[in-house]
Amino acid sequence: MKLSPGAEEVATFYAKMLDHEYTTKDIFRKNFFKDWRKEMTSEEKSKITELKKCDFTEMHEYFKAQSEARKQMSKEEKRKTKEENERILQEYGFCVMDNHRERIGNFRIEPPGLFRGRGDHPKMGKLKRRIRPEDIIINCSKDSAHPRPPPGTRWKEVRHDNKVTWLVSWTENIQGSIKYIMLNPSSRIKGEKDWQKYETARRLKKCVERIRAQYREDWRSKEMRIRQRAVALYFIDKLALRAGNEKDEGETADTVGCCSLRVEHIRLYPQLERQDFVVEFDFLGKDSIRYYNKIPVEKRVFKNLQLFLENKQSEDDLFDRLNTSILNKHLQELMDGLTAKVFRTYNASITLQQQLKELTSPDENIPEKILSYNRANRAVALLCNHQRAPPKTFEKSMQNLQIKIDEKKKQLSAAKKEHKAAKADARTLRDEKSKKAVEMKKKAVERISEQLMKLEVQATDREENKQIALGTSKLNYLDPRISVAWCKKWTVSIEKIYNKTQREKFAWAIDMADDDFEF
DNA sequence: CAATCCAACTCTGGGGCTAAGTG
DNA sequence: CCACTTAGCCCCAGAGTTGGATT
Repeated sequence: MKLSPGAEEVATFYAKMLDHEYTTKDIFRKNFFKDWRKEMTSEEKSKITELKKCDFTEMHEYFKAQSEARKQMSKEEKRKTKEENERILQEYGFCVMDNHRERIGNFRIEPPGLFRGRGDHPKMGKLKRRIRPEDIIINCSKDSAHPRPPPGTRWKEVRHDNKVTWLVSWTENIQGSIKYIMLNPSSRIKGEKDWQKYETARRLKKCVERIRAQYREDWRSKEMRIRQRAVALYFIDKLALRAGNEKDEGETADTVGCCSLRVEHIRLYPQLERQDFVVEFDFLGKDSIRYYNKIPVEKRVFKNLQLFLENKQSEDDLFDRLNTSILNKHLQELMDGLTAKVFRTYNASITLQQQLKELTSPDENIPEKILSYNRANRAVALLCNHQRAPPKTFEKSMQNLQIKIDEKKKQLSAAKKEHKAAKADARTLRDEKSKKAVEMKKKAVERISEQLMKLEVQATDREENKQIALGTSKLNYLDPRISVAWCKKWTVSIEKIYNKTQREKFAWAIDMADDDFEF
């Protein structure tokens, strides 16, 4: 069926996703179909009444062929597109802020498509509208030459607000929230903010014992709200839970953080696996990532939790007298700038520092040192519950690595044999030439066993990383100065720990930290 | 025959993207 | 409501590998 341009475009959004699990979900299909119909002409509307009768495979094949063709481009064509992308980056990817040319983070407007909410999102599949010049607010200095709207159109507004950092904003149509174009993490303004964040966490380090003593005291308060606040803070501190703001029901996936935990998210075991007072957590957190943990707690915490649960239904709030703004107000009084998320930053960074101290040993070689670093990083990722879906190719790539290891082992034993033979030769011949041969063979054995060791370390690292994402903590929670200091202390080059982008983001820390930096 | 080169292929790290949090 | 940080997924450039040709 030949579609009108509007309806056709929306259909292609769906056709492109045919391989994706989304298109099997009822909500996704229902939302898509409803929004698709809005784009149809009245003839189309009367003809196309059921999604399950629509066959998108031809469109799907078309796009597959397109991407195949892109892959088959000649070297020359690839070079051309690369050059063109670079030109676009140079023209639109930078701005001048306070006389410095700075890289912009996301300088491309989000294209239209079908909304891909995470988890059980009630709005998945809805049409995400195309953004037009009339939707765009430009924010720049009064005297700056800002980009002009395309001919015949105008911006929604051009304003000059120097109290905010964004350059462009627009309102998206799914949640009605505002989207921004801001600077790259390597920019001065982001770097300073980042530095500040870690300095706040370091100030918490100085008073965290006092705060802990305080909330432990508050577990015995005669006021319910204070007990709830104290138990929640204990969880945030001990388990690095997120604050847990309220969310509008029905508009978003049902996920929770600490303050929004419900009765159904915890179970209490006076005894479990020979431990006393165990709390079992099972809930969906940010991005609908499951948090599952069983931890023994102090008796007082346990008794309090029993009290909070009294006479409640499973869908009732665990902390009914608490929310994030109450908690943060309290924290603000304990320390200037203290909020719930500072605990996550603090606990992540201090854990990295401790783990690095514990795991790094002077007699490790460089690959082993890096394994130790990654293990320290992993401890943090575990604490913060940074998970990932095991890569689709995980099993295969593990197998490949194992094959390499086996081959290397064979190579090694062959090399060892040759070395032995050469030594025997040298004993009988006793000439310079055979002595040299022994040296050569010895070198070969050493080289191969080092290669083997590297492969084995790599396999361990990869296996341990199967379901854990290190990137999030590395980028957002770990004071980079800890890593820089560690590199300097053990003469590991910084490139082994941070790639190019990360080095740009953490330039401030690389400049600043010496080998004796203490978080 | 070893060394070197190079094209073609494979695989993965990193960057882009944008949703979903916090305050 | 607004501005900002935090988050996982996806894709593909480019690094690494292979294998055959050439030196």
